[in-house]
Amino acid sequence: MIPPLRVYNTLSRQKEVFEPLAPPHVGMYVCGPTVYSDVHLGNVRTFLSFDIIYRYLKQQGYKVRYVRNITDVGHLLGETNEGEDRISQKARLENLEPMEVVQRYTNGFHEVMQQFNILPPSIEPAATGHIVEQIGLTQRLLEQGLAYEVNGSVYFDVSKYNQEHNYGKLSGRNVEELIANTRELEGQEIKRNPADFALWKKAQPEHIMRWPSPWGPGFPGWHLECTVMSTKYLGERFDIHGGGMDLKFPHHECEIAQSVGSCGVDPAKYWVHTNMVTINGQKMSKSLGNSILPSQFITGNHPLLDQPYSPMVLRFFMLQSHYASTLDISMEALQAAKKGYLKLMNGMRVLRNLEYSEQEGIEFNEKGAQQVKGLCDNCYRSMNDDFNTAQTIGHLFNLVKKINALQTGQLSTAELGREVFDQMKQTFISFTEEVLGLREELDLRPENLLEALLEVYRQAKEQKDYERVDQIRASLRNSGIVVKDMKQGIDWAYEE
RNA sequence: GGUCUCGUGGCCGAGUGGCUAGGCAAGGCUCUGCAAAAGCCUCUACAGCGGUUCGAAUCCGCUCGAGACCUCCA
Repeated sequence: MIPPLRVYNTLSRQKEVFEPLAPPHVGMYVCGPTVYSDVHLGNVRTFLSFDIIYRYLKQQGYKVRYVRNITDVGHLLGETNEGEDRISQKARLENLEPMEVVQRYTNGFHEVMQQFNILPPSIEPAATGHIVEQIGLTQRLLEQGLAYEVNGSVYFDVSKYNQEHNYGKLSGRNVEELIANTRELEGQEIKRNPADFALWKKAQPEHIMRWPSPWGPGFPGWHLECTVMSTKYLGERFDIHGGGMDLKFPHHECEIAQSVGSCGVDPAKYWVHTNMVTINGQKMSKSLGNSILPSQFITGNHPLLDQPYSPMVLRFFMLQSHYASTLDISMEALQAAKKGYLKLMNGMRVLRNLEYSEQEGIEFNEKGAQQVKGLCDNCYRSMNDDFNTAQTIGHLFNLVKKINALQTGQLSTAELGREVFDQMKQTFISFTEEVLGLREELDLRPENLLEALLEVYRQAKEQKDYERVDQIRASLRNSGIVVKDMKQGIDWAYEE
């Protein structure tokens, strides 16, 4: 009835039926952030997209091991050989120990993930925790003759690799073209070929982050960590490897080359790439300086924002488009998303309180029941079609209409029948909360509610409605709160 | 310059060779002490030009436009 889950695989450039290598287990590796600065909304979208995949696979009964790394070394800045490591640079600029930089932004990243209700991965390994393995992999590639050492640095020999394998198959380019189109850059002479990439870099004397190695003190190249950590925790071959589109080349291409080169195995069966968040039609990126931070959305404190937007509104907003499409931010779209999100949450609240009941004179309506059942099935259908959250949300809204009609009595549960009613309730809640990860974020400050209640108390007192006064006191006492009715005014305190 | 993606109604955004996406906005109706909520209905589409087809927004070609990657970026 419902077609099987299909996933768009960048390798084949088409949707493929999802068949794990060793069901019910699924191994998924996602390239995490480089923790040298705050994550912006574009970063969040990627991790949100994989959060959805993770959640849906789990809902489908798979046992998922989800590995998402933290890049805390090796990510070079600039184009030249002498380019500085991002973490190092930040540490120097802020006068911090590199690991302080790493810790600060890792904490910040985790906080944002939590705000957006993005589940933590099963394993979150850091590059600096796997230096030994990275040196090991570099050695193996040297032994295979696929790498060469120059002056304390080790490079991957792309053209050598390409003699037997296909460097560029993921991102769809060929090595000759790559070489022909590479600009001449300062400091690249020591590489045999401009397309070669660093496995291990010699640390300059002033470089703070350094580890001993067979080639002298240095630090690992960026691409190495993902190969090492995915292999270590998921095996040489695993199911899904993901990341942002902008990592396709060179990062993921290099990963494939490292894996195939060292152990002869293509690391991932399915490559999944998420698209970019744009603002005014242009990619949001740290280097372009047009990024908006989650904290700025939440406070509304940014020149481009007209008002604050909460994490759940943003989560909903992002889920209203497909992960492989670019998503443009505009105030109109955000406001529409805000209302839509609230509509969905209202539906959820109504549904939670709905119970099935037979009613005199109301008959089962086969057609209506089938329609609701169809909407439920459609949720699975849409998610099975390459995790199409946008379409799923559309179906949920159709269900909201039914839910609201049930609440106002325009529709009766008896018309749906118990089976369909239960299915609707189960499906709606499961998809909204578990799969889409949307939750209410009602900010009912206890203080505000108490104030309102004490105001009623005040008025009751004035009107000498002592029955009501006692009632309010009693109900507050149930919550561990006593009313302090003093000459100076009315206040409350925790009951001691 | 090379490679690739995209161009859907007032806005956002799915989608498929023929069957209502959905949200927001606008208009109308029902319900309602008032108001709100809710339900129902309506409106404006598939960049342009050709081609394939019984039929294309969906496939192919060209044109125009936008973007991404090719160098760090999720």
